Amino acid sequence: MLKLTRKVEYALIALRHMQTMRPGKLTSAKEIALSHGIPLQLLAKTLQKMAKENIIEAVQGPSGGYRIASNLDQISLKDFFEKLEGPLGMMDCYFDSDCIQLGACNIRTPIQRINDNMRNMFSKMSLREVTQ
Amino acid sequence: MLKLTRKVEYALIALRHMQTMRPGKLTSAKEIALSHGIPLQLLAKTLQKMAKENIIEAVQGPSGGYRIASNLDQISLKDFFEKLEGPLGMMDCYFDSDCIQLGACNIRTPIQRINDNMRNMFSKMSLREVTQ
DNA sequence: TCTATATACGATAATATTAGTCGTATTTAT
DNA sequence: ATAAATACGACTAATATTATCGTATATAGA
Repeated sequence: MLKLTRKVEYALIALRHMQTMRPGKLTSAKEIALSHGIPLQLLAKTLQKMAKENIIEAVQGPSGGYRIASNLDQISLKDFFEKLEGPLGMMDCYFDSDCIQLGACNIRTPIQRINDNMRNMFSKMSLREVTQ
Repeated sequence: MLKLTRKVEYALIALRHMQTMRPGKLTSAKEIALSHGIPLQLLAKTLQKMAKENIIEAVQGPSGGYRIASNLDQISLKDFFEKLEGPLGMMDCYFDSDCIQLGACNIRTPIQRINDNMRNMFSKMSLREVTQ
């Protein structure tokens, strides 16, 4: 419950790895995968997602790779999570709403309170703050 | 990602239901299950767990049932989650520690920061605050 | 004391989610 | 050309969650 997924875990590992590089220098997925013992293909997908979301920049071809493309100060953890995994909510009520409960549901408000607090907290934490 | 489980969802529904009762009056698992269209057996287990954790009180036999047994002001959401589902953490690092990464892991600190913030936030929210 | 109705709980089945793999296409430095 | 890198859809495997089953125990009430 309330655990990060591997996708996010690998993304954080990759960002930390890239942060140790000389600014602007490229790092390949292979290099990160090998040095941290994580599955290349899966890491690659995560890197591609981050590239698509402009968190990092991808350069193709041999001697290509990835590098940090944005100011991590300006990306909140909430945005980061949502970019990687879609809306960050503790219950489905608000996203797909074919809930069986309909009128009988008495916890929409409680759930909303919890969600709001979660989102608020992760909005206030920046990606740099966490990865630095 | 970061979603509550049904166990917690059903627990909240049950607590809300009991809060509408006259104080001290018992409610059966069946009554709650029927009026909210949720699986009886699963709800029963959740109620049993809450009873074991002294959040609610169980009375056996026919005309038995459950009622709120504690001051919900004094139970934090963190305690509530952990009572129902064990330690509340976003990664396994700290609980089972047969992580493959060993020395290569570069995200223990980041994860810890995220966890600390989560735990801190849920420590500050009371169960009453959420269910009232 | 018998019966009906409630909680208690371990074991197992069904389902959903997450994690990981495979195959192939595309880009580009050498 | 070719080798090494990213890009990406489809598929499989593993794991976790959700739900059910079967049975035991407690007890109010006839």
